[in-house]
Amino acid sequence: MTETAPRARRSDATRAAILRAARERFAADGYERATIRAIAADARIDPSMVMRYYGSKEGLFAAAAEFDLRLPDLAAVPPDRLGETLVRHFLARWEGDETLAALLRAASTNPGAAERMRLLFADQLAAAVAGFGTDPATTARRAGLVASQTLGLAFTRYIVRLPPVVEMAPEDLVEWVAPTLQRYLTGRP
Amino acid sequence: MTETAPRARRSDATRAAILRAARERFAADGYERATIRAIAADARIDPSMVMRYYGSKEGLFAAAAEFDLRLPDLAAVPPDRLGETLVRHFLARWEGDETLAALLRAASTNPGAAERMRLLFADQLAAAVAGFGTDPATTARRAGLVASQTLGLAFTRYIVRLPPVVEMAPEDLVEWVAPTLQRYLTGRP
DNA sequence: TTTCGATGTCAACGCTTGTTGGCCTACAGT
DNA sequence: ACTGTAGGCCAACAAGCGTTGACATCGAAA
Repeated sequence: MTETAPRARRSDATRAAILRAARERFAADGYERATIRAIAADARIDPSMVMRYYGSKEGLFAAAAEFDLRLPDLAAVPPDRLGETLVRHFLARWEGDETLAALLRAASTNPGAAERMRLLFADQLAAAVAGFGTDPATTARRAGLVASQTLGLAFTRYIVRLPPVVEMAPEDLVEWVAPTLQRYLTGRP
Repeated sequence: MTETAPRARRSDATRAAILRAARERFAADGYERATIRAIAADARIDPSMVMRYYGSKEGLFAAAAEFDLRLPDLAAVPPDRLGETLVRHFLARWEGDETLAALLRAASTNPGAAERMRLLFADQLAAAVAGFGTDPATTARRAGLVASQTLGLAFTRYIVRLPPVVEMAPEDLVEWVAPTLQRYLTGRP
């Protein structure tokens, strides 16, 4: 049989440097202000290399915005701590990886990024919500409500940077927001 | 005394057409993709007129993003219906005027627009929250939490357009989101 | 009727953008 | 030692951008 994992190419370091610089720029500046030239400069290579490895700016963004929410299995969480678990997880995920911030910023202006955001929350979040056994007829709606509060928190804290939201400690945020998600997940209309 | 209200200029119709087109474009495309040329074409005038009347693209945006939330006096609202009142008001305001959508989209990528968003919520929302007599030490934080849910709702419904959030009827949204805001406003940590 | 400022058009500027193709260089296989 | 190929750089392209200044036209005041 042929080797399934292609052996490391000499250019892998460059590819990774480009991707890292791209995520930083997309997260800080959004899709249109993050120029290929600036990204290439950050990665200390020529702009044409970006084209060679990722085809186009859109291709680069698609690669840079690849993301897995790594949501925990909600069926294994005590039913009354679903909200708390989710907020904690999201906060940790946002703070530790700027990919989500890049995606969020870009989703405001770039149709492709918005589509990606929809897929991310439709596939991963809705799937996780469906996983703990609620009425299938309401899961999509519950997931949407959770998304509205979650993305709103990210938007005000990491994008617009509203001072009171930025200054709140993660634990305080958990305390306030967890009951909201809990009700969206398990409450009745 | 001199006349305080300058009499209508002949160009007022043009100015208004530019502003209307600008709001549409900024709301639909964001700051950088909304070009002066496209706005001028929508308003059926020459791009140079935009410069003459608004100085620069930034000046045009500043004029187009002028906005008053028109928040009601919360002191006159029954204390147990604060959340409901706010959601209803916000939904009506979002749906009726695309200025807020323009500001929201632009705030993701344009630093000036983000600053404007901060001012809007610091001045108008925090002021309204302070107006119904809560502990002054917690008003900023409560307003921030309200902003996180409110902007998150707007972001998912009007910008990213997550299907489940788009499809929910305003009344259903009120029913779900009102208790959240109510707790952020009057609940204890 | 003349005049003059306000209103509007036209063509061009300098700059930045994504993208392309040619060329040089280094290294792995023979 | 030779050669082919992958990695990398350079210079340039066409297109689009915000912005500018010169010129035409209209409408009201003199």
